[in-house]
Amino acid sequence: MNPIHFLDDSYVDKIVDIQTADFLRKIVIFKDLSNASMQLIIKRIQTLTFKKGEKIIYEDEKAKGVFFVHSGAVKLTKEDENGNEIIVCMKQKGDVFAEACLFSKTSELYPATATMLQDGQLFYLDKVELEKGLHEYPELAIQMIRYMSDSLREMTSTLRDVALLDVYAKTVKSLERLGNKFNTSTTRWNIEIPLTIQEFATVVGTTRESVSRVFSKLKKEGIIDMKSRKIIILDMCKLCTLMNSAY
Amino acid sequence: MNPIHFLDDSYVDKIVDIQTADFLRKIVIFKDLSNASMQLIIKRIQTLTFKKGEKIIYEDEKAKGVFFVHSGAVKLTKEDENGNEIIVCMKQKGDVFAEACLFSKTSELYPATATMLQDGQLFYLDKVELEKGLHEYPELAIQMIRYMSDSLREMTSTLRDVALLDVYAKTVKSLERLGNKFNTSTTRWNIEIPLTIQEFATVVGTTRESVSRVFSKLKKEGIIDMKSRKIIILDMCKLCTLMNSAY
DNA sequence: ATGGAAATGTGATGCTTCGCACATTTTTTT
DNA sequence: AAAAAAATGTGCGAAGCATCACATTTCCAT
Repeated sequence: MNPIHFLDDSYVDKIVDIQTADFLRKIVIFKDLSNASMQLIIKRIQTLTFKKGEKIIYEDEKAKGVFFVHSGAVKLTKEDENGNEIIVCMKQKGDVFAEACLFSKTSELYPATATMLQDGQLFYLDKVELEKGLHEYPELAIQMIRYMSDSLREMTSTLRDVALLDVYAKTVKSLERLGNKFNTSTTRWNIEIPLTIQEFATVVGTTRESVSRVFSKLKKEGIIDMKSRKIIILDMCKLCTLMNSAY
Repeated sequence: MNPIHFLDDSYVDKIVDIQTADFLRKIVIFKDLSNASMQLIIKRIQTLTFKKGEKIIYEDEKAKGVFFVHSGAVKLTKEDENGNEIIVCMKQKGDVFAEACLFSKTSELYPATATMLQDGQLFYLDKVELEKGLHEYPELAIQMIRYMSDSLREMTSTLRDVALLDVYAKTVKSLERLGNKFNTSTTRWNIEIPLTIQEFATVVGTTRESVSRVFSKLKKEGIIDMKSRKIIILDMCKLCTLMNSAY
């Protein structure tokens, strides 16, 4: 699975520029970009199609570029020396990842492994090209700073939860967080990406057995349910109550 | 402890501009800034003096500005509902903090509490002023992106360690990390900031008793020592060996 | 539609780590 | 320099969670 394959034309979907522009508008950091600036980025961007389970980049592999999620979902994971895995972050439509390799002097390597959680398309932009873009279009740099601010903020909260809470509380909190982030409608709070309990456990930083036990309880209380590998939050109110009380 | 006091002139040290410029060069993101750009930032920046233990900002307080560490050291902490604390990050000379509030649409609040670990001086810059600066000086925006990249990278590693490792491994790894970050010389690896075992435990995300037990072992083996609230790493090689072997 | 693979549920067991207690040491204050 | 406050070291018991085991269910490819 050589990362070089991105550069191979056979993997690149050729898409008309105008269409791509519309797609790019869905990426958070390009949203407000002027058309002129956009044109130059479009020229350099590649569209890549991935299947569920495919790996996009590997931790500690040399960082070549940055990715934007057009459709589907991606998990970013890190491993320790024993092969235990944790999901550091999950990305969906509009998100950017591998942005931590931009301008980095300390390390040229990707900090995490990226894997598709469901089929989807990504945009790929060479690191150097994006860096040029950031130099030339202040508006773009600002958007990137905004995006990174949010990422940092989110990650500090995750860190607190992982470090301080017990398995039950972490599970409930993760459910709430994912329910808010990955739902489609505003009235329902289902988690619209396929996530096995095994994977969910790596979000929480615990074992699948522990999560399974917590899920069993929550199912009994009618708070959540699972259908075809998707978690359904039946009662968000009750879920939040659990979190705030000392259960 | 009203944060408004930053705006009170009595707290502001008036420093000659030229002198400040020299100081600002020590802040990572200002390092390569042109003199012209620098002048405008200097006009807006305030110098604040703090004593060890003083709090600079509070988690969930309305975010007004960004801070730069000129001297001393700062810890950034978050709490859970039970009052348990974790040190999310530590900042020293040249670092920026509260940068996660820049351009943020999702939240206007500081994500963490900042406390001085030792006496020192900080620069304070109004959020809006810095945002203006980032718009006007692309070079500055680039530096900020670089800085945030590094922060993100560091934080994902921390998250992995906190989630996956046991107390012993986490302690050893934190020692190594802090030894690398907070030493002054290149030959010695002492941690040049006062850190009690109690505080160290909140870096690792565990209890002071657990850290105390690990430290006892490491002291017996002649790997570390403590002198007047500072951790001394006597044998960095041995420390790294511990980490890589399955101990 | 079906067989094989992957994921799940749940009990039993034991290891880690927490939390408490309290004696002791170190630091800070007056 | 003495007193007060804060931090530390360590034993012990309890709680929480990981690990193992294995039956069962669900999913996916053919």
